[in-house]
Amino acid sequence: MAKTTLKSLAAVLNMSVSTVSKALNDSYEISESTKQRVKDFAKKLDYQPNVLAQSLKTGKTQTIGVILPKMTSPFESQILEGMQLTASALHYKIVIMSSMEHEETERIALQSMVNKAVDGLLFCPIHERSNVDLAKQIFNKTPVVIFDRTDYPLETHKVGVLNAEGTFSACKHLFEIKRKKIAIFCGTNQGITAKRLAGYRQAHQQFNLDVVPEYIVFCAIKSIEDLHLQMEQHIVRLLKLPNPPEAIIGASDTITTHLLGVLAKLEINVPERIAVVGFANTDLALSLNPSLSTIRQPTKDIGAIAVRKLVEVINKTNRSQIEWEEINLPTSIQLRRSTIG
Amino acid sequence: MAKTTLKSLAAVLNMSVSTVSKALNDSYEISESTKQRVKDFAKKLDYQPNVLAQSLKTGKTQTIGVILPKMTSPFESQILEGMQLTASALHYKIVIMSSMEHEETERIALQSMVNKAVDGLLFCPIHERSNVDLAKQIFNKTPVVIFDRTDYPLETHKVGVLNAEGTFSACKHLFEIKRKKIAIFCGTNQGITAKRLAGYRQAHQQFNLDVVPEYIVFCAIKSIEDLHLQMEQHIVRLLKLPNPPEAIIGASDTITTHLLGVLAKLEINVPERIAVVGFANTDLALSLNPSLSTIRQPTKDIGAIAVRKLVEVINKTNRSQIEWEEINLPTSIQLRRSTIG
DNA sequence: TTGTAGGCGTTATCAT
DNA sequence: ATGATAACGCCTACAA
Repeated sequence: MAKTTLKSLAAVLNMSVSTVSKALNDSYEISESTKQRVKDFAKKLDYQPNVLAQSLKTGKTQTIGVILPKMTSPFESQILEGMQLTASALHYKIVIMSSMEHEETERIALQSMVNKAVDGLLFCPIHERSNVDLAKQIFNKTPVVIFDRTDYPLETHKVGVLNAEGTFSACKHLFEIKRKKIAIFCGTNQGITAKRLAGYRQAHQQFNLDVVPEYIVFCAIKSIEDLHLQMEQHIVRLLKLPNPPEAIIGASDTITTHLLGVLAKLEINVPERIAVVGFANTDLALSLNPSLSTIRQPTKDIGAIAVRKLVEVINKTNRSQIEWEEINLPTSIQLRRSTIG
Repeated sequence: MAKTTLKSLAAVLNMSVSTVSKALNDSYEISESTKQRVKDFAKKLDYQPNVLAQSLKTGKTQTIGVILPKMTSPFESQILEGMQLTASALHYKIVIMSSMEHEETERIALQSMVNKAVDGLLFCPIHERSNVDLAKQIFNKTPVVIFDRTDYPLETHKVGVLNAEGTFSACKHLFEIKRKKIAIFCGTNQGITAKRLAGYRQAHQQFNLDVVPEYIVFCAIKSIEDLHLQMEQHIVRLLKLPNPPEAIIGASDTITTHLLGVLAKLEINVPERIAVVGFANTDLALSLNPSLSTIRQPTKDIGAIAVRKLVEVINKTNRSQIEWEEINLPTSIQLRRSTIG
């Protein structure tokens, strides 16, 4: 089953390679009759153009690469969905590589994206200092747009959300329902965490409330089991304080959703004893125990806008004087039983 | 910032292209000193081989393509993780394309995978008749392994799970805790659903219990909202039966997890009134309402084995006489409060 | 040890 | 309207 190429097609048809190529590409300089003949044969012999050769020649791959740290939560899946939808509308394909929160894996992924395998790159770095030099090198040759973790030292378009605003609204809501003592459970993702913490502080300031240092908790997410353990210990510790918190904000998707499991295990009533709200894009919020109040990120939009901005750059002939934008989309808050009983 | 190529490197170094190429590839026919000089310059000028050209020449891309219907649930993410881990151990990269449960998108994805853009393909079709002809064409030129939805008319390696066994154990467990009246909520994915239903029937037969036709429910999953609605109606209907069921088995991840939300909304006590168990690979089982008994699929293994079998085929020079295997891995059942109170 | 030349499968320019 | 030819960037016999 030798593969059909332009050459073999040309041989069978007794025509030159260039004629066949033009015919298949509907060139105006080819007669309808030959076009038809060529296309018929192409179909019959199952001709598939070799994209590698095509891209090598044209310098375009019509492919966008996506590198992101993980795709284990709905947050990432939803972003990817948004990207794919928009990309295919713009006639681009999407190829995805996960860095698995692992710097070396990320390096390999970035490497493989350079090399003109893609026309542009959508990149969510594992943290703000990972593979910066490599990213800059790539950026010299290939358009890059950073998404989600926008705290990354690369001067280009960035698409994320208003993180501080998210925690701010959560605090505001909790204050309004008379929960003034709010703990916050953070992951270690520095830039984003910092902003979400900032929103937490701002809210306290605005409502003239002191921030209790003990209420700010950091968890390293190595494994789910380990995370459960850490959170359990923190919760136990917090509840022993003279002034135990009446609410917990989860500063990341993973933390927020698993928080409920830990509280359930400790038999702590939510929201009676501890109200819970946090960043979470799961559509399982209704099935959770109890139904979970969430700060939602506009994931589809993040994906869509990231693609659009990237394609914009790809199509720009004069990349040198683009004004790089940082686009931060608003979050929304959905109240359910975990805060309002 | 003109890109460095072998040619430009050679020019700078006053050497021939082939010498530079060989030096960079550590050919034995090049002296250490020139190798060093070449590599130094390559690094200095930030030389990145053009993978397109490389692959075009060698016919190998060291890349495996993955096409799957969606990646919105942990089930898929976990499979992808398993694939990536194994692939990178075998020096392959993974590129992922989602068909989004959409036949046309799947076609495009398949098309783009043909064309020698990948050395092999891991394919989970959206259903058992989607793009079969195209898949066969591809299969003629590129190794393909089917995973998860193994009910697909392509003679090749297939990796999935023992679906019937999963529902069988679930029924058995429910029977043992004296829940003999079991409804089953199925998605529309035909092959897998059929097998899971078969397991349900087998269990009934083995325990000398009749299958009640009304207990077998099909839901089309168009959107989460719609699914909730459908399930709600079915549950209401079932509970009005003279012999209402005492348990529900969810025959797919989505159905199982969302089932809890619907039951919660209807204020039906789980497990007191209705016990729930079903296929689900979420690690949120503990945070659910109540904690969810699950039939777990060995997702990492599915991914790992699929990659291994595929690479096996890729490396086979004589593909014509491979004995195709269907590998079905056992599921495991994890009991939590949704069945045992 | 190094260089020359051909080709991978396309597309594009320029003749015919 | 069709064909010859070069080029994309790389690898690899084969020559020197």
